[in-house]
Amino acid sequence: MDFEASKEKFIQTWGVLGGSWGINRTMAQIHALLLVSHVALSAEDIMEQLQISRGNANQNIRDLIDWGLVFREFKTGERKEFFTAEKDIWAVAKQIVKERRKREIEPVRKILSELKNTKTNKESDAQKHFVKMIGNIEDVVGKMDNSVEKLIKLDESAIVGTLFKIFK
Amino acid sequence: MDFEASKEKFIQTWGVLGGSWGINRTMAQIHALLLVSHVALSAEDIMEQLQISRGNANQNIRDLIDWGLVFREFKTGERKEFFTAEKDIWAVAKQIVKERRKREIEPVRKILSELKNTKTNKESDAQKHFVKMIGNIEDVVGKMDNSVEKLIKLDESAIVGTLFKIFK
DNA sequence: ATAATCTTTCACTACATACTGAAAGTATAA
DNA sequence: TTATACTTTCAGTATGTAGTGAAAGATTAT
Repeated sequence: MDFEASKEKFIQTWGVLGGSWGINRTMAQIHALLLVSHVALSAEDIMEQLQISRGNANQNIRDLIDWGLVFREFKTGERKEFFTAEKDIWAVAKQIVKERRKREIEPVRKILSELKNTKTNKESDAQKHFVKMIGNIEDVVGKMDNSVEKLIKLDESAIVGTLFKIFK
Repeated sequence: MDFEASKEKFIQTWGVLGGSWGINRTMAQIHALLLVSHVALSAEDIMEQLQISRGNANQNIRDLIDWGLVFREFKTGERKEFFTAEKDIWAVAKQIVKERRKREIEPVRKILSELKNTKTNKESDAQKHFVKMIGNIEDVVGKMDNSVEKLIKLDESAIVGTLFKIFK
């Protein structure tokens, strides 16, 4: 496989993976393109290389910036913006986990905690079971969430060290 | 909030969460309904309680069985099938991770490894950068995948113990 | 055999989400 | 201040995924 074909394949693969990780396909493709590019690219460059519209490029670049995965750059003498990707893959993974925790886990924990206030009939098997299940789920989700919270606070070398220690 | 309202809310919440975890909404709702039900339910029960069609119920129940999250049950004297959910939440989490690893991570690792065979021009900065990036990504993805693999081999008490040890 | 009960399939439809491109908005240069 | 270079917005459109319901398939009872 030659360079161009490999690059193309990588972009497509990263796109598919992103799709199943809460990052949409185009967003992940732009990120992939920037990851393997050794220089910053403009919106035009991205539109051309990925064959996407201006609106699409603009929206997804801004989403990537929101997620903390892409940064704006300016070149002296150039009017337009250029973009580069976060290239530390651990940082990328951490960032994604962090965002998803905020967007998904936190609201669920909030609701689970509300559900504990359900007025129940202590005589009903169905209701006793419900209360027990909600308790279990809250407990497990809470433990996972706490671990994740601590994990994303570690820096790269600490993550690798921690994973190594646990799973040696 | 009364019992019925709480149950409804839990099903909806679990459905939304599932949607962002590679499990579709209805699938997650059926799972939620079975989780909080203290008795096994039939397809009819599920259709009625979630207000969904027969085809939809059937398809998603079978997907849940494929994922190892729901089990078939038979009652003597009853012709139809009944269904129960895996109620150990750690087992549920492990099962989801296991499936997604198989469906998503493995194919990506395969492609990354292929991409290392890219014929490159050693003079080109762009190509040198590409090779380095692919190497980094493969390395990080590999380390994460290995950790995940080991995690899903642990049983419940070991998972809790491990998480506790790491993140105390 | 055939009737009754239940499960599975599948062509069609509905719905949510992503993408387009032209127009409006903004900032710098002449 | 007008022109130029760029960025953002948004209404309309396309696309993919999920859901429907009727019909076909299977299994057990009569």
